[in-house]
Amino acid sequence: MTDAPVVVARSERASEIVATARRILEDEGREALTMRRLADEVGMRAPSLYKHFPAKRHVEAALVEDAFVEMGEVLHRAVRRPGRRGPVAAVLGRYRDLALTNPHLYRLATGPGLARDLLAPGLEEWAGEPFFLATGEPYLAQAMWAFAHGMAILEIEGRFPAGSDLERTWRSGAEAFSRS
Amino acid sequence: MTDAPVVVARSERASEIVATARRILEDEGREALTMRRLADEVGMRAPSLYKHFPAKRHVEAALVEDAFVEMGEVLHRAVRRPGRRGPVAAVLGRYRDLALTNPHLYRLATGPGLARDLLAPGLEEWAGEPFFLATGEPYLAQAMWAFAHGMAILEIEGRFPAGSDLERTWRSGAEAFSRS
DNA sequence: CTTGACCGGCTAACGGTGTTAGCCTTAGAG
DNA sequence: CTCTAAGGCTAACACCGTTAGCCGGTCAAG
Repeated sequence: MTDAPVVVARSERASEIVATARRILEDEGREALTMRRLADEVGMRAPSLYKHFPAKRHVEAALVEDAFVEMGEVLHRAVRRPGRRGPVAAVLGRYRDLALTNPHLYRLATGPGLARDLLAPGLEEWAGEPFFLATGEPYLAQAMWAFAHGMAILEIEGRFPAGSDLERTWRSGAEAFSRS
Repeated sequence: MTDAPVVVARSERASEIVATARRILEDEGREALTMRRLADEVGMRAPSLYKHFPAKRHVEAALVEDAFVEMGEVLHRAVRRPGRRGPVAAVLGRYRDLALTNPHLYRLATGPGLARDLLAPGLEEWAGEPFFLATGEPYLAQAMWAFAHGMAILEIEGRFPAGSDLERTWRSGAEAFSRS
């Protein structure tokens, strides 16, 4: 397992801001995360936030960096100790858990409007590496990644018909990518 | 093939507004589509738009309705005349074309913040029906849909490493879902 | 022919957003 | 002791979706 790319350190106050932002995001979603609201929760006025982050995009990028680090750690662990269902099922299972546990964070990390150029270089690739390790083949790995992301986002957005047995759909996909 | 669900008719002026909105969206993306900008392009002031649509969400919903109708038509045609690569590959190929041809519209139609309750009932399901027709099995169909959406959105957002042979990745997924 | 209603435009304005300019206090280094 | 930088603050800007209220034209009913 490659090491996680280095994420730039944050000052104490900056960490506090990021932690608060994460709480707001996870509790109430992306639209609730405004600079004024965030400042309020931290105990300052909105313009003062700019003493710590040059723009809102940078706060969001910090949140997403944390998300990718956590995701990378979990997935790398899953592929290292896959259990008896095999590495593909293990990675997919963990991926789903992560997305559904923090749906707003997942959406932020994968959705549009994110300034990906602000992320630590190589971070996203490192977090996705377990897909390659699980399949051992780059094209199938990318396809499997797309499947996982598609399932996660469709499930989060509630776009599957009510009553769908998504557990089984995930299994169906896992089999399709295991056999290939 | 089931018939496409009925989409409510639009007045002449409303059609003009929707057409203009679509042009702005496709040319410059979702953020460029503001009520003031849209009104300007149509030749009126922003508040006058509300004589034709009760809110911006309704304009977006109209755009997305059109998108789903077009997508449904294309995909149903693909599954009816699949060609020699088989129905799965045919549907996936068309799906990709549609998404990449109008990426901003695709994002709007599948992204967050869309008021899905404003869409013609059954429209989205009808547009997705070809996935079921291609696989003949509901779980695999959902998995294949997730794969297609994941690929499309990751490709649009530019999240695959530069130089990826995505053609081959699509094929890899099509094979995985054809053999099952 | 007149009257009244509605349709569809307009201006002004409200509360919200991210963000900037500029001021001021405080802590710590030289 | 003085200077500087850090980190707060208020006021304000431009833009956003949206609402209130006015007004001219069209057209049907009396």
